[in-house]
Amino acid sequence: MTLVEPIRRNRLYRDIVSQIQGLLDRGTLRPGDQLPSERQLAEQFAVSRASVREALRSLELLGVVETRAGGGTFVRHATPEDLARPLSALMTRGHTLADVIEVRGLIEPAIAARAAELITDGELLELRSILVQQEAKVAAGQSYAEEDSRFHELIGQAARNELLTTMLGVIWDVLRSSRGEWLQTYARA
Amino acid sequence: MTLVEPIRRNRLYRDIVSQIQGLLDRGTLRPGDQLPSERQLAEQFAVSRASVREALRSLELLGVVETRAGGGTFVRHATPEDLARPLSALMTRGHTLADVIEVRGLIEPAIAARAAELITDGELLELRSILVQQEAKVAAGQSYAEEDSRFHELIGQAARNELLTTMLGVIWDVLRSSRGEWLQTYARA
DNA sequence: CTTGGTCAGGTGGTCAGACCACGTCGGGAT
DNA sequence: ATCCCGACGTGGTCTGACCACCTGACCAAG
Repeated sequence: MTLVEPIRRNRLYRDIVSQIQGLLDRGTLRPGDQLPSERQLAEQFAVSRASVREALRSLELLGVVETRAGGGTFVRHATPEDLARPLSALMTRGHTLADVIEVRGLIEPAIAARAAELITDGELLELRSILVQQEAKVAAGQSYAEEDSRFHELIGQAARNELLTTMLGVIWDVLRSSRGEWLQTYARA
Repeated sequence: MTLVEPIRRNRLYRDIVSQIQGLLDRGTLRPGDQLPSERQLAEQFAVSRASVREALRSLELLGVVETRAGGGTFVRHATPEDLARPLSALMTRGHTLADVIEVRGLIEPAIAARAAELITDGELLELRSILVQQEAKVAAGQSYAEEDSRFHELIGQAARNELLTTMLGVIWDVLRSSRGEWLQTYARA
């Protein structure tokens, strides 16, 4: 039961971060744009350059912004991979494999269902061609990993939900690497 | 095909971050411990205090460390929420709200189902008591936000899958904040 | 005209030293 | 024993400076 709110002293760099993020959400700043120089920002925000820099470090860590020495600071284009890294950290740290597998059991069928609904004729054709190639490789005793990943990628594309697809990709990564650990741990016994 | 790799110059604060994280992994620094003061760190690393501070900002954002003005900087006990924070920041960018909502539609019922299966009698009792309190507050015209969050928390606990629960929490965060933006953007029209 | 070199201006990266506001803790005063 | 208060250490911020680097304009040689 909290009677009072803990007084959060505004740390300056926090304010700056949210103001800049505001510009981003509002579309005033768009991916690829160059931000004003640190000195200009410092002047506009009426703070020291050190505070601006701490704010920029935060934005950089969040993947919002990219800074090139001697060049400037730029708004990054968001990529699915940005989301994947923290997600994988979330899954590998302190969570049972069973939990991860359960989530997979949730997402995998959902993606398949969405894909089945939304897939186009063109994608369907490509899917068939991948399967044919894969069969050929199997028959020839070759590795078919490439076709496999292309297959999954296409399914994900057909499902039209990048977030879902990214999450499933992360789950596969986690499970694959953990299988590797298992083998490494117990195989030589 | 890239013939050469772009040379990435080491930024000092990066080095400092990884060195401190190394101390953490090696167990030299444990949760609850107080780090040396910024001035001491600056001297030991032979860098300026500004660089140390940028490193500490990064560690703070990663949830590794907590700093209290006038008090000191301390190693935090890791919580699932730490890993979730960067996730929610990323999810708001580059993904349609519809995608996020679709994922929620997937996870929410799954958690409810698992909770219904696994909930204990004790938890069930507590759930009832929360509902009673909530009704009372509703009748009295008071805010019932606290009961609401406690309710969801308990459901998550009953589902016995922390990963699922954490992910749902992230999604709620995203949706809540985006709703706030919507209101802020269109309410005054 | 193209190529290559030079140079100045702007940018981030880092530093040193200073002041402030705020916790902490111990030593009185009560 | 209790309470108050002030010194001390801490993070928070500012200032101004120097460096390394990128960029673009300019110019000379091919």
